[in-house]
Amino acid sequence: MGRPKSYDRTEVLDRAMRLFWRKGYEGTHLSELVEITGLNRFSLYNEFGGKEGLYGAALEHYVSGLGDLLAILEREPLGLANIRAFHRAQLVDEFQEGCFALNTVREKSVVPPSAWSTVEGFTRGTRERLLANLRAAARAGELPAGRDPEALAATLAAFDMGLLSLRTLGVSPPQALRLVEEIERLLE
Amino acid sequence: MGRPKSYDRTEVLDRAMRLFWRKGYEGTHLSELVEITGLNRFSLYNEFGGKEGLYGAALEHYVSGLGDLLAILEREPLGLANIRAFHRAQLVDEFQEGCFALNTVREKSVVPPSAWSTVEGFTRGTRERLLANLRAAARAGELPAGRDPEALAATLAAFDMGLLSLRTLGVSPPQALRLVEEIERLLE
DNA sequence: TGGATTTCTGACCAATCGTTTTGAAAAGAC
DNA sequence: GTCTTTTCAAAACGATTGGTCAGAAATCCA
Repeated sequence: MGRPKSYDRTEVLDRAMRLFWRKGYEGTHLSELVEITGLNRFSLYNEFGGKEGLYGAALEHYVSGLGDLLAILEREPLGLANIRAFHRAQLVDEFQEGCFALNTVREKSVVPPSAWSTVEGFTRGTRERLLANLRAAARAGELPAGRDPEALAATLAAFDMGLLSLRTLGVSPPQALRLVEEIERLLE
Repeated sequence: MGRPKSYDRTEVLDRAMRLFWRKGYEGTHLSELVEITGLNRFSLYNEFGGKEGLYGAALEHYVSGLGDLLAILEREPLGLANIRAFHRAQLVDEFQEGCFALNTVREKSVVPPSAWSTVEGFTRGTRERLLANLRAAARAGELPAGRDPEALAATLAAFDMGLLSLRTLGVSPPQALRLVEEIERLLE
């Protein structure tokens, strides 16, 4: 009962996410959020609890939106093919301006603490999935002997993070693919 | 003639740099800069031309402070030893909170344009130095046949950028060293 | 149709933002 | 010592910040 909401929560989160993604927490002003989401200040507070709450919700929306990407690392059978597919799936235009979660790392000392733990969970989850695929690859003999899956998983994760930064610096998807092919030599 | 300045420009830049480094451009407020540098608002404007000017100057101060690091890549003879030493020199505590230039990349749309070109120059310079060492290594037969120095240089640069992000996420120097050893398998 | 309930609109809030100004303080020049 | 020049300290600037609130508008239920 009562007056119905005139907005779609997911749509609002999506627009807010894109703005935070591009301009960061401090760099995004409430007036811009009001403008781009079409949501009035009152409802914004009612629904999300202010700028901090909206940032946290937008970040979780971002991370959950990467579910399809992470799902690649859970395809059976686990192994190197998953990792290769995962890398290539990151080369889409969507990440032209970097990664929202990584940007949050940069703003660590400014961002609401809950957002920080969202990022930690996301990065840990990604690394663990990479690791699971590497271990499966090692068991299957896909991986050269003597490789340490833990170090390898962290190394790949570091490369992925750096590649996202390079995208912001103007590296195109085809160029990025060449780097991906290069890093995959570690798996041969 | 006139009243002498009661501050040291380099000292002021150093303190401002550390604050911008940690909190970003938008996240750092003028009142904090005044407090931490000890410089009054008037002199801050007189010397640097405001917040934007101070950010640009602090970033250039940062980059020039990395001169010793980049000099490693210019040691004769050029080759893989330089690259290995360069990677290890990055594992110091100084980069516990990431890299100021890299943070500027993540704040691209908010940061003053002049700062942006400083970052581009720095990253290009680093990549070119890596490339020069890789080419020398290839000529000297240090590098396995069939490797593309250009792609390899960019790949190493991506890894370096990612590793700096991981440091912010709590990866310690010894852990980082293991990743460095792993990435160096690309050079074998 | 007339409450009850909820959202929306738009004005308003104190606080803070980056910036500017003003007058006193500190040095060299004469 | 006085003039000139420059910096310093602090108050004040308008604009904007994130956040709030009272009243109008829109829906459901009776």
